[in-house]
Amino acid sequence: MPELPEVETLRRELTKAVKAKTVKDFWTDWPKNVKPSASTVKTKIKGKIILDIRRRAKILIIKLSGGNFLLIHLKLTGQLIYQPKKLPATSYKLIAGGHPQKGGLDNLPNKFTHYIFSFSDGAKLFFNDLRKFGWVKLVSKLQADKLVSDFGIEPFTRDFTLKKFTEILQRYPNRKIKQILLDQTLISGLGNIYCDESCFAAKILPTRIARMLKEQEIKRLFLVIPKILKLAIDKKGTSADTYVQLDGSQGGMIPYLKVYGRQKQKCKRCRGLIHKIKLNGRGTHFCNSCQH
DNA sequence: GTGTTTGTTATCAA
DNA sequence: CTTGATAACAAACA
Repeated sequence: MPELPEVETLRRELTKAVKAKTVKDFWTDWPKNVKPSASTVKTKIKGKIILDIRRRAKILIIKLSGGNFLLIHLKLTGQLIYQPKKLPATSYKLIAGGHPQKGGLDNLPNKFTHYIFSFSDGAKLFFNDLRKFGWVKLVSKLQADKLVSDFGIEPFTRDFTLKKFTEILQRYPNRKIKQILLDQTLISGLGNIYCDESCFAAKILPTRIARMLKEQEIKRLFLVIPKILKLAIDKKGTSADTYVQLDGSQGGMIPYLKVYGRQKQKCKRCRGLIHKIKLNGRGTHFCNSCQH
């Protein structure tokens, strides 16, 4: 699922692909998740130039000429796939049955394509979403600024300090550590994969209560979070589910995952067994031999 | 037909 | 105010 590294990978690729391009049109067959409305978005982004693309937490913020911002959230199963130039008309037939994981440029749009942005040079950006939880929003600068301030600390900014990280844990002393890491209003960008991976790297069980963590453990966790996210960005993200890069290819992070999706396998660090449990309704992976 | 998968928000309970 | 539990959203897969 798209978390910080996946969204950041897409942001970088998207910047290279569409910055300075002019939006020609917008299409959707799922207007429910387009705000304020599909027709408003269509009308208001036509002819606008992509000035910049930023990211806040797991949201892409596309700055358009004219002062508005286009926000995209991929939620669980969203894909953004970019097609540089026009293919023969026959390639645009709606093709049913293609598994979204297969991605690819040659069979788009497919049955999971719910939004298409087209550009004046003929390029297209496909937003596919198997579960249809993802959304598109057009907002003013004021609304975009509010969104930015509503989220917690970004792990790659100066704001992410050991002091602030410690304060967060102290503010919610009775929460399990994973629950704090997952809370986007406290720390932004971590989802299920990188929470579990961060806890493993810090040798801390995700079930630990925040107030019980020792100073050294908090520090280990603090240091390991940006490290893991950086590695995941270097590898262009984790394609565990439907996530693919902007060109439709898979991310390369899976071989570097230590616990996520490795239940019943041997721990890469201590040869213990990786367990999977439910924690606050989430699948949670850990090694109970070397995480404490 | 059932359980599983998960980001986010809403709602209700203690 | 904190926390936990549950549902909702939607759809595929085993």
